[in-house]
Amino acid sequence: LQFTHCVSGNHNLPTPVHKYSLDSGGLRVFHCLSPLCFQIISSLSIRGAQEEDPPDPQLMRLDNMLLAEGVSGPEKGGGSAAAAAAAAASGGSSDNSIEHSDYRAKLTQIRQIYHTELEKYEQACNEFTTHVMNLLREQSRTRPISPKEIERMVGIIHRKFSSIQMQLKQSTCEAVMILRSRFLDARRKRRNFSKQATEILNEYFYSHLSNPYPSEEAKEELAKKCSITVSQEPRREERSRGSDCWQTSVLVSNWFGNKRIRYKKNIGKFQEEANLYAAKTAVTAAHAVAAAVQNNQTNSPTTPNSGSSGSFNLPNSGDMFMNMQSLNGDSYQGSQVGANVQSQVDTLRHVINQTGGYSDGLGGNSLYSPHNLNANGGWQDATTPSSVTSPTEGPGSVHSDTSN
DNA sequence: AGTTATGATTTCTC
DNA sequence: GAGAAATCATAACT
Repeated sequence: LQFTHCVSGNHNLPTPVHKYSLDSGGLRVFHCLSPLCFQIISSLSIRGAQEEDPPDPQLMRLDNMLLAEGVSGPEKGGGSAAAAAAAAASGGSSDNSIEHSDYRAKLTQIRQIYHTELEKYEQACNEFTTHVMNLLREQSRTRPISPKEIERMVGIIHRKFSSIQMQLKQSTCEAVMILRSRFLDARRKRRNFSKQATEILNEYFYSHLSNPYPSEEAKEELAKKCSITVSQEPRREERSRGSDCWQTSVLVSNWFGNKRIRYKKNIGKFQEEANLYAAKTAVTAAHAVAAAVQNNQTNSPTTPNSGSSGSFNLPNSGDMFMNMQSLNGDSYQGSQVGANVQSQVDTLRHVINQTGGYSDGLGGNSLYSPHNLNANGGWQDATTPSSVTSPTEGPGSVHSDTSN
């Protein structure tokens, strides 16, 4: 029995090229009723006998896997675990649902081949058994043949065929594994997020630079906003654990994990990007801040000085700056200005810092320069308001650091 | 073809 | 269990 895989070429899926050929005289016995058959059979028996005992763990493993992958087991669609999982995973994403349907199609193909072959083998086994029985019956005219001998023969034949079946199962398993790795291993098929998605994530990242750790809800929200869909089926271990917590937000987590580490590693490299996104949200922030301040205070809240306003290249930057100063001053702490506004202020401060406008005006707060990375290289816990007000480390301490 | 960017996974630590 | 860091593997770019 040969069962090889053709996996060459780009789009060639593991199409098992199978060739059914029982050599070593096995099949020829069908047409041969001579006593030679006995020789052949006994030669089979030597190998067959030493093969397996009924509860073969290897076979069980194969059977389990085939069942789990939906190759064996219930005949049609719905019962197929893998197909169902693939269908579920494909969710709303249009592009990878194509892949998944392709995957399912290929799986069905493998399944069909498997069943066809299995049937063939079973049939062959039966026919062969019948032949041997007939043969034995014939022989019984010339020599005494005990029922035990017959039983033994049948056993040998069945064992031989089941070992062939095992090979078939093994090959099928391999084919499925290859198929899986081709279609479902996201590492192999990495897809970049859409530009829009990256934008949204970056926006969040840079406007929460003081604490870029989105909550679970925030992650889901972001995932939704980015219309990130599952680009990958949950890996088997995860599924079997029955965890339904494998969600799109994991992708967001990955993104933030990567972003944090890469940002921290080379702040310089991300400077430009940071400015860009900070500036992007600045306008919105300015409006929000202005609105908030206006709501809180009807008279003018400004402390007009700071000659640095001229260096801002943002519209209304002077006003923004003044408002910010007020907001970050002690007098405004504990006011109704909410956390969201605070984060927007963060953004504004960032822009200002990055545009070099912090020369003297900003009360010595370097909240955004080497950013909120503490001495250990970790992000400071900015959930505590104190980190906003306290003038911590000196400005520019790591600004020029692009070395590592 | 070589390089860089980036999403995912693995390993380790707390 | 979450996150950092290292690493892998592929997409995208030069």
